[in-house]
Amino acid sequence: MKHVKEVATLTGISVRTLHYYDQIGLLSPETTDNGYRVYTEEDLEKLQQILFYRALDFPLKKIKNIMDRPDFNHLEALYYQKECLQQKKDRLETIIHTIEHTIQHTKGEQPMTDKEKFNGLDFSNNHYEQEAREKYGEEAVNRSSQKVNSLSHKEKEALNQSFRRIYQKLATIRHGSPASEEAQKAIHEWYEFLNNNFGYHYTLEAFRGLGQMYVDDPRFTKNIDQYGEGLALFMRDAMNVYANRNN
Amino acid sequence: MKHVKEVATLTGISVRTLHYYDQIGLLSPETTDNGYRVYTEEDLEKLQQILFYRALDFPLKKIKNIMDRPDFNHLEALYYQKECLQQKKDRLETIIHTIEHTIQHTKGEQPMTDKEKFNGLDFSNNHYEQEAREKYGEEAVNRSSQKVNSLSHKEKEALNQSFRRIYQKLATIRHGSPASEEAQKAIHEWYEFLNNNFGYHYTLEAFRGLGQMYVDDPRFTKNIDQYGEGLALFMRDAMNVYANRNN
DNA sequence: TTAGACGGTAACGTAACGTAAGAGTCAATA
DNA sequence: TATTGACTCTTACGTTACGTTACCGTCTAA
Repeated sequence: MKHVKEVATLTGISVRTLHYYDQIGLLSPETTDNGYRVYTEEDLEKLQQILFYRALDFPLKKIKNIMDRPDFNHLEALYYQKECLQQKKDRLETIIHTIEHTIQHTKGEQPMTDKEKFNGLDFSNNHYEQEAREKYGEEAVNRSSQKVNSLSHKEKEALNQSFRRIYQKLATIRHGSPASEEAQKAIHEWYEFLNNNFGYHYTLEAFRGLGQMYVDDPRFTKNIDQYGEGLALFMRDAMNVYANRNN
Repeated sequence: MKHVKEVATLTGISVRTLHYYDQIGLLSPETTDNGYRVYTEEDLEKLQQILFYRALDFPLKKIKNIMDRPDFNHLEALYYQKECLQQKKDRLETIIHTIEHTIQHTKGEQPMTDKEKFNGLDFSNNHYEQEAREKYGEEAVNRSSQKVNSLSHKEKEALNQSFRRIYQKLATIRHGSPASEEAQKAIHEWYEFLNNNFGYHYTLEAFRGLGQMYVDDPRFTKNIDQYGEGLALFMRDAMNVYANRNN
């Protein structure tokens, strides 16, 4: 049971920050009768998690979302964080290389294109990719892939067929309106399919987010558009409408 | 000669950011008759520098201060930035270790103290480094940079030449004794130069402190040793002797 | 000549705290 | 017992580095 100051000096963050985290409900310790905050071991653990995420430049809101989820798993998170930090380290390495290259270039020893001059400095790329994934259900995706891996070959085949069937149906109608009855029926099927087969229930908001990811994450876009160009966009719109209507 | 959008896509930063950097005077390109910003190769180079500093989480004001200095040297900066990025990488490494340790601990395989739980997460480290610098000489530097900014390009050039001349002279004799007549004469020139050109009078004690900073602050060390390895150390000793003798 | 891509400024919004200000609490000490 | 100093609280305004929106001018290709 530690008071704010103690926690602050232990962790190197400010008292104000602890207050703030309490205020936004990110880390709300119990209080004693006199109103003083007291942090348990568990709170410290949670704070550690928060700081790991913050080291990855996650916005606090997202941290809160992640940690508020009922299926949040401490150990999983640690592994995930470690991997992300490795990636961040790699990015720094890239920047360092760019600097070295620039030094050579400045000394006149090496040519350098404009593009090369900004290698690794692009924040948006890496950021969005990770954010989109985490925000919109990476955990669900991970979980689902685990589940899928435990199936037999036959069962996998059946699942794949269902996937294809739904995608193909959507592809055939993708030039129409995403709000049409036809489209909404197909999307409903999609929603049911996801909820029934991967041990995870998508809320309508998560479903909407998933659709957004199809457009945001180029990997998903590419994947989906194999069934028909523009399908990812169409699905996002249709899923959006679906989420609105059934709300 | 590139327009904003082109620069934005090239570097991965937003148009708004470029506007903002112009607004605060951090990166102000020329404009055409219709008011459009056009970025030269030189501007791109400067932007690259800015992004390197930003990768180190330097606040923009400080970046501006650094780059506005009359003795700002592109190459020196690159070396410095590289070193800092290495340090940042090391800090990430420390955090990764902490996570690994925590994983062991969570699995019950290892004990872990509270302090260990927050290893590497302390931001203040980086802070101190920068703060120290402010304490020593940034004030004087600020004052000087204001003065310097009011000079013409030619005058700035002359100033830079003087800088280089003195440094080079000291570099040639840096293997001798810092108390030699030759060394003391050069240091005297240095002392006069500083006092005459930056609207700020160094007391002998401040001058001695300045010398110490050359050794204490890796930034200055790096900067100075560019003219010859060990020059910073030599200058500190010589400045120390100078302060003692003229006291 | 008109649409669409791109340019500009102005102005308000946001995130994550920093920084007082004013007041209560607690433990040690005079 | 009174005081002091370190600590606590809440409230509230300030700051940085942009994002976002609105509204308008410019340029180029069809």
